[in-house]
Amino acid sequence: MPTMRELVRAYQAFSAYSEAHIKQFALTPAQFDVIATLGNSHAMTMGELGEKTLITKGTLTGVIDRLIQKELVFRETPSGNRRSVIVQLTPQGQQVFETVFAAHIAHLKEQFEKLDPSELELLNVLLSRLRQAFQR
Amino acid sequence: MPTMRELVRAYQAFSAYSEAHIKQFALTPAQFDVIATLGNSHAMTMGELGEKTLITKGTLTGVIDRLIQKELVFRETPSGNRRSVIVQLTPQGQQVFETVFAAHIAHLKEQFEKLDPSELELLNVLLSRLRQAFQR
DNA sequence: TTAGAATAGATCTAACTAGAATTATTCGAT
DNA sequence: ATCGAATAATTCTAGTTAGATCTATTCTAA
Repeated sequence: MPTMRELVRAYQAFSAYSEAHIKQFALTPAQFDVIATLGNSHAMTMGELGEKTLITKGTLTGVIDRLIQKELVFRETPSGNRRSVIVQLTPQGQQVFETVFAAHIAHLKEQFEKLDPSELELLNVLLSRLRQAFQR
Repeated sequence: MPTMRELVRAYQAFSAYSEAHIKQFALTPAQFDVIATLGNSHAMTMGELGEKTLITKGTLTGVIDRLIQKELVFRETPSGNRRSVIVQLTPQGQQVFETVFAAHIAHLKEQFEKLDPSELELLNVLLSRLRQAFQR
């Protein structure tokens, strides 16, 4: 299965490249995901945030704890439902989002653009088909 | 970057599918990697095993510890060089390899074969090009 | 209206991860 | 021959991961 091997390698190369860049901003991939998700949409509950970032609830609690230590987000209990918790970016967190997010996308784009648009389009279609095969 | 998104999703779907299967044999992905590597080649040092499985030395020590608890591998200090450690499959480990490895490849192949050979070949080439972009 | 079910998050456990520091051994150059 | 560098593995630290269990709160049906 040479294609299987190549899928794994391509993903590993991509994520190594991505993580090395994120690390320069003193963020872990999980922490970056949270900042990017909150920055690109809005404050949300732990459950919502977990769904969007694919981080499970148990893990997310720890990730948020560490982001609070860094003063990039804060927790707030909504008055209507005391079970849930809203996570929000602090002004500092918002600023980190603005600095880091665009820079990171640009950094990734730089490499993707080494392939030409028709190749990327084709790759996109084939990957989507492969994903569908594995999602049943 | 829809292709980036699709790369991540395809890989996630693949590895979720793969991990669910491995788990049925009471092995973690890292443990399976070690068993598969030793079974497909030969007994080797921690360093060699780390290179082949892409598991860093520090992590590998713990993975091997747990495989020893399960009596699937054992450590041996070669007389020539007391710094290094040779890791080998036990007869039990060899048997697990023989049972699990072929079954797992077949399980993965089942899904890959939903795409036709020309698509897989094309996907292989495109992924390889993408990987090369990220490896510089 | 109140007991039990459902929900939301936190906590706990076992495992993996990278990377840095440490220990033991071997090699190499003087 | 020996001292310092290089090598091999382990240990340590901080973080992530999934999944199970626990706690608090809210909802719902009798």
